[in-house]
Amino acid sequence: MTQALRILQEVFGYPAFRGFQEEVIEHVSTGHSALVLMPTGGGKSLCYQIPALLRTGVAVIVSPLIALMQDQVQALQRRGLAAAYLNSSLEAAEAHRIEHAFVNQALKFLYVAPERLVQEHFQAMLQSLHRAGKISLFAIDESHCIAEWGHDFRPEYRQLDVLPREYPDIPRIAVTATADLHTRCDIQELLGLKRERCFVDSFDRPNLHYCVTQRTAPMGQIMNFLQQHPLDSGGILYCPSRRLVEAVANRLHLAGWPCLPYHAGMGAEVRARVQNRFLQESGMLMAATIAFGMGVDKPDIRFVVHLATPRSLESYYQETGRAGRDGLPAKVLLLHHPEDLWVQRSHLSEGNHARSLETACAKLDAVSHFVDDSCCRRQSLLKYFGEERDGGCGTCDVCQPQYRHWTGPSRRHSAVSFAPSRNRRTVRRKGRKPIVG
DNA sequence: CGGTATATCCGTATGGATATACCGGTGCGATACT
Repeated sequence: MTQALRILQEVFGYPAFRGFQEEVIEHVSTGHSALVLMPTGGGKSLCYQIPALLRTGVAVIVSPLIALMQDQVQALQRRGLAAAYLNSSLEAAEAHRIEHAFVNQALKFLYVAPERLVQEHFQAMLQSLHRAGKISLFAIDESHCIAEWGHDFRPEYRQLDVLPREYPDIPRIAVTATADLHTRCDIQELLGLKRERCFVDSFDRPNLHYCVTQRTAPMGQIMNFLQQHPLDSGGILYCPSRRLVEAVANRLHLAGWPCLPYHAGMGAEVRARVQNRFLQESGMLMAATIAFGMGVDKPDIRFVVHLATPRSLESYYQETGRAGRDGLPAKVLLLHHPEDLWVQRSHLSEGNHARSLETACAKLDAVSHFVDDSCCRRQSLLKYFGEERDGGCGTCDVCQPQYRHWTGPSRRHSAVSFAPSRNRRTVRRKGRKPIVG
């Protein structure tokens, strides 16, 4: 029995490796770098956690969210492993204690955000550990953030090129569940992985049933969908703006559906409470912006509805991917409207670099093609991620036209306006309700 | 792909013409404050 397998069984409690986990672990443990694409729930974390245990020193894991760091560290600590995170949620004294443990090699795992990693103070600690030969590896979790966020939203992601530059001998492993060819290239370039191995699992989620349909009367369509599809454990409604999250949650609430709103304007405490309710209670609907989702691991979400066209097939894949993690059938519905795409396009030109602008446009074009195409949705989606497959899937609205009845017969008008909000300030000043009910 | 509010201009009281900005969503960490 290999040492990796023993760790898998004795420390993590799994009987056997899945997919190419073992191959990745072997590759990284022997000091090589890699990009790993594996669907959610495929056991990505083990691909760097086991090598970290097999190698000397401490593993530094770059993670995008404090909540993710907390989950992962908690899970490792429960298994008796020396894991910690450094971030702004810690009190000064606690942060000091962890820094001390880190530089004295009393940790096996340290989780940080990219913003922390590139700080001078943190780099100084890393350099001293590096000189002592005590960094086991760098793992970049959710590494698609390099491409998705690095160009405008969280620029420190672009500074992760410090890893191949300053620590070229330390293995780097970038993992993600979602990356199109362009994103992969971007990650590989920044992290110096161009000549390293790339492990790619299939992106197919066979238990997800797809339907794309025109948004004609959104609230009516949603209500029809809800009536036809018992909530069971829970469902997510992705809305394009905070305003619509509130509007949709209110409307559904008034109509007797247990629907919670979630967006980043809500304040940390409320958000945590709402998220916990959704995760723990059964039969809750969540109306949310894209703020909701990363790290949300509820296995039995039975459907994900998009009330507007997303800005890329990557986001769409990621957001719909939150349904049906238990492997049982789940439905994903996209209410598409051509206007959505030009709204997206009009938001682009501001402040983006030419190259990322071009990329963003290409991604929008791919979405546009996906919604208009008369090809099997699954085939179309998989093709976007570089997977060719023959024949229809049998579980999308193209293969099964009756899926279009998910939203029932269309009604004439919706009380919730989906037009982009223009000058909300003015609307408020005039005393008109921002939410039409 | 368009509509609204605000700023500026004119030139000296008032308001009309014209230009411009704005219109989406994600979080980290540091700082300034109660």
